[in-house]
Amino acid sequence: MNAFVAKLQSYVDLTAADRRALAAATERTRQVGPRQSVIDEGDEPNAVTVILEGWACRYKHLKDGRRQILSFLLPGDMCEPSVFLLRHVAHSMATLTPVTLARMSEETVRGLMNRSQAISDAFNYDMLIDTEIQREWTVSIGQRTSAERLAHLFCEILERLSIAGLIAGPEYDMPVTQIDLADALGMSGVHTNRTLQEMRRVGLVSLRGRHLRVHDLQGLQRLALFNPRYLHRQR
Amino acid sequence: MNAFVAKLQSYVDLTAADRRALAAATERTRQVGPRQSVIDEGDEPNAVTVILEGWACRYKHLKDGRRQILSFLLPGDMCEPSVFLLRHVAHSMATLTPVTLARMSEETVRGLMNRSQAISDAFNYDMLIDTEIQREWTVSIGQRTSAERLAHLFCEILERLSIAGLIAGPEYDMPVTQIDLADALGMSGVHTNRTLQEMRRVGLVSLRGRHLRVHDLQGLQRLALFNPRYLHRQR
DNA sequence: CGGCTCCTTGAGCCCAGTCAAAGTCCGTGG
DNA sequence: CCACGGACTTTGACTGGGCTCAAGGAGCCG
Repeated sequence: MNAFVAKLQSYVDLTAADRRALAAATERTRQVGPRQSVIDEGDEPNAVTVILEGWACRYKHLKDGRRQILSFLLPGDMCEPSVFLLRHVAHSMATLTPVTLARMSEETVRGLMNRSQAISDAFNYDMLIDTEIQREWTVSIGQRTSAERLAHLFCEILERLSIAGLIAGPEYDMPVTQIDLADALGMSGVHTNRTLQEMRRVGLVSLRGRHLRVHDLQGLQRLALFNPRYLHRQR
Repeated sequence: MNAFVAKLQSYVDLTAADRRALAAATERTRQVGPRQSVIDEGDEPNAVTVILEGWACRYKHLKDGRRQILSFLLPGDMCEPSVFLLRHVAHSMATLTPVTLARMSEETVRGLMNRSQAISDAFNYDMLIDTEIQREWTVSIGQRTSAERLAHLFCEILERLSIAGLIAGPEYDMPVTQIDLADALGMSGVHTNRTLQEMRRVGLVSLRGRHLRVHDLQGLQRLALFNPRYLHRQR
């Protein structure tokens, strides 16, 4: 069972047939190297993309070069399940690591949703959580200080990886540069660097060699004003 | 035909029967005064809320009192059509003006979506656009300067009101305080005030007595780096 | 007319941005 | 095995956009 089916299963009760149908729909995979574009702003969306392995991100570029990363996509994540309703997408997507992805055509997605209410619900649930995450990013960037923002992002990803069953302890590979972090959190690279050093100094987390270790989870969550309820972990 | 049906109709082709079903589902309305809470963080969502008249907003409070407004809800806007899948909501909603709203039960929504693929698509389309707006807010708060942010918000709402057929010219009532604006844009009230004055001074817009007048739409859009495509206006 | 709420203004400060240079790490090819 | 180059991280110095605190004005409603 791939990460995608596993995640959907954590949302709702899927029958064995549902799981088989989902697995079949994401059977044909494609390998993409790191730092490759997957979807470009303006593209016509003809398929729903699913990340099976690796990290990717959504982002937007402003004309003058400023970039905002909108979200990190982890194994099991999908783009909007009804994206094919749009004439064009308004943001881009690129890989961060080598990625294994699958694409489901509109026909496939509609077939899955018509066949099974549970699958339909699971897709909608996933979309809801994706939106919740986006809203929490708005809160972070709008209200949280730089240290709180970094802390919150680390907490979010820890929780998401944990929900997906991809990690056990309080550490994970975080395959992004400090500039990526900066562009995700709406701060400068230099300031991101200094804030990370400060968090390291006070013993909250250390991020070295693209690996994040959380030394004081409670302290990190307290600093971040992190409340995991918005991620709607089940059971 | 209420604002809600009108908006959905602008997304997809609805049959007369679809329109009647949607109108019937939003027939029973409720009046809510200005500055009233509609949904509180943690509530169990038992219905889909639709704004028929007036303005409302989504927001989140942090424990220490900081507030981030996540979006403004205009006539015709609805909350997430599949919100009833969640055990609890992670944000609050409150009115800004007197509001007429309708509530559709889970049963009603599922009935509508099962009955008509067009309605189902329209709901999903609306949710997609809601997410697009949220993403653009992330970009604004993360990357745009204070003047650009204000300009972008004014452009967004102008375009949304225009899409909904609620205005003709480049002006509209904007029933929010400067503090509300500040909390929406992640800036302080004082700085919002000064930035508004500067925009007035250079002749872009004037916001007085809760009424916004755009004096130089092109200039405003240029300043905002505004590209309306993310709102997916049809035809 | 009194008392809200909201808007406006001034002064001072600091968080975070920019610019620029140096240091570190790592993969590649000689 | 080492030298080189490129990408990324770290540091220092300086600047400035935007925040806070605080007080005064304006508008509105009972």
